[in-house]
Amino acid sequence: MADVAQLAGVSSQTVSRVSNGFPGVTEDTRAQVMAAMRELGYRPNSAARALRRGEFRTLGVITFSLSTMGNIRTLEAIATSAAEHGYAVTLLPVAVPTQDEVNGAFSRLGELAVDAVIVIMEIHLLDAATVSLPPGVQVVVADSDAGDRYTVVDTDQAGGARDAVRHLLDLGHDTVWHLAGPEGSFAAQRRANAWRDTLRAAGRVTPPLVRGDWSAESGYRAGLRLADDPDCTAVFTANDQMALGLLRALHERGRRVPDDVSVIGFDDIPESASFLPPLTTIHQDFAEVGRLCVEGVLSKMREGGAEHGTTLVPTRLVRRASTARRRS
Amino acid sequence: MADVAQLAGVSSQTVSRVSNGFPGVTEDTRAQVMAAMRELGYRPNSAARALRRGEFRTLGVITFSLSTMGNIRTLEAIATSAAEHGYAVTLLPVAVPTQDEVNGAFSRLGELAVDAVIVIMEIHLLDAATVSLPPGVQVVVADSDAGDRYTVVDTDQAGGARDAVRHLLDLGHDTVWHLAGPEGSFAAQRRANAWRDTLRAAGRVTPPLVRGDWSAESGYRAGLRLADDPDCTAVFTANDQMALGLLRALHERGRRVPDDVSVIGFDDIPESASFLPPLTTIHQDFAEVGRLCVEGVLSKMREGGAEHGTTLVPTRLVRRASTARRRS
DNA sequence: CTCGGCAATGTTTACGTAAACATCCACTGG
DNA sequence: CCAGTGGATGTTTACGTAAACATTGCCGAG
Repeated sequence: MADVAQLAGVSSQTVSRVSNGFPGVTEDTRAQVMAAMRELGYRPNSAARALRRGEFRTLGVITFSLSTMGNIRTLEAIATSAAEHGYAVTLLPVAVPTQDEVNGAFSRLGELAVDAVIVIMEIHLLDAATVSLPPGVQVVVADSDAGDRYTVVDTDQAGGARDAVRHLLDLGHDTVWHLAGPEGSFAAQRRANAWRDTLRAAGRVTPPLVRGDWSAESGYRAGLRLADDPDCTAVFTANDQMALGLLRALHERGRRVPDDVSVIGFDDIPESASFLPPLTTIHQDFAEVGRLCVEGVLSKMREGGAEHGTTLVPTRLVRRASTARRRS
Repeated sequence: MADVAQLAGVSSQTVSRVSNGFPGVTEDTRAQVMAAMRELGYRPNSAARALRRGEFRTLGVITFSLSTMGNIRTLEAIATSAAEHGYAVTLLPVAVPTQDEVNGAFSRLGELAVDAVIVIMEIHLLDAATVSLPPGVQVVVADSDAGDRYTVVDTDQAGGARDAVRHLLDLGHDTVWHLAGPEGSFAAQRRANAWRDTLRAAGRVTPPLVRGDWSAESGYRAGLRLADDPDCTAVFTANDQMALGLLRALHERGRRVPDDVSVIGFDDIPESASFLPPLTTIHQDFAEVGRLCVEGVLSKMREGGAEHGTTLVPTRLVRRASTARRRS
């Protein structure tokens, strides 16, 4: 910076003003400084900048393995949205979802070059970890369920699940089976709860819940069991991958979709339109979730907001060929 | 830091030594300092650290949309591997893959808190962008083809494509059709080239190349055309998503897989084992690619290496139910 | 003409850390 | 018993920036 100042014949402070776009600099001097910067290939040093300003212009994102489509899309949206606000995004991967690992990630946070944090993960492990959060670091949690402890942005999972179940009931099915996600997942839990509540509200019997682990393979295994039950004419799977496995199992067992069994998924991954048959599913707007996470955390930083709440992003039913009126 | 020093009754330098795990500090003083740090909730300021040390312990990852599975897995592996080396990972999303955007990302890089860069993207746009790279920032490119201009880590795409084609030829098919990725993609290009070369080396006729855009939907459209050609008994698709769409099209047109047509994909995404039928495909070890990217860039930083080269990660044929001996 | 006021620019300083150098002290070998 | 040695710790300084304050010079009102 000093070199630039010298070359431009001004003080370093003026260089700083130019580099930050401050007013109160003549057009002439500004041009001079710009020229000098270009000539010397000057780049502001972000470490010094951060030190001086006390902020990094960086958001940290804590996430487990990026294996689920939802997390990935959310992350992508966060990165894009953060960039629009002039913020960079730093990834803080938590290898193993154990309490220790989460605590570790949270405490490492303190010495990380990060102004605020967005957490994309099931909240279970967060409960005990809250203590070690460095003060002054705002947090927003995506895809979770702890509105009273954290600021949360999430898709309206309950609403989506309700729509899915109602869609099948409207098609004349007596009841709807549910292939749920793993027990540890809050998202799975909320979808399962909404499924149960909706059936109950409609006065239908609730079939036993079948559990998978989000993977297509687990959907396949569950499907093999469901295929043998002639009463099962409609299945709501907690994500599209499991629906894929389910479709394969039903096909292998000679149960036609949607003629014999209707299947509805959750997520609307791009591939689901090409399943056999194309999958009716609940679309989630992850881009919106990511955007809201960033804006939420930035506004919390500005206003130092301490109050928590939950923002829900609506879902949308995407009707394709895997669901049909019951024929029996 | 000064507060900690005072509380522990030592100098700030000693605190620094403890906080960095340097030798030459008595066990007693170390314990004292640690206690003081804990009591005051001291966290080293990474901005000051970076300023003093001249490095950020952070890797930048430039990437287009995280829409392809490969990029995501690579990114994940990079994040994990970087964490193991004590490095954080900052995401630099490039929204639109235009030359301007890429140039912009590269020049923004200079003022970003990043010691080195890993680029995950098609190399086309990199060529003209190289100029604006700040000096001293090492670059490794994943999934690309510019071994002479950059250090590259990639899966052995040519080898994988060759294995795929040979597998189908070994099953007795006269020739193999290819559903390629988009024209702009180097990965697509290399797979297509290897397909052509392998056919030629085996003395087979080369059917016209069919182009998709990686999406399942494009695979479906291509499949509708291929299904009508009775000569087409074996298809090598450049990724698994397009294979999914292809399978649907073939199914709709009454062409059985693998009885009438054998299909082999590329990537081995988790879902491919649950396709109808389960997809034979070429497995890529993205985790290894990510790991090698990180280690490559770190070693270049240490040694200031200027020489470029390409590291290839081998692929593996995963045989499932979508390929079979030709019956005609 | 003179002085207040304001816009443009310069000077000083502090941000938190760690390298380089300085100091202190206990112990060893001659 | 003393110089020498080396380990433990303290002191000084600089990293690059931007806030706070100081200075300059110009303009217009009185």
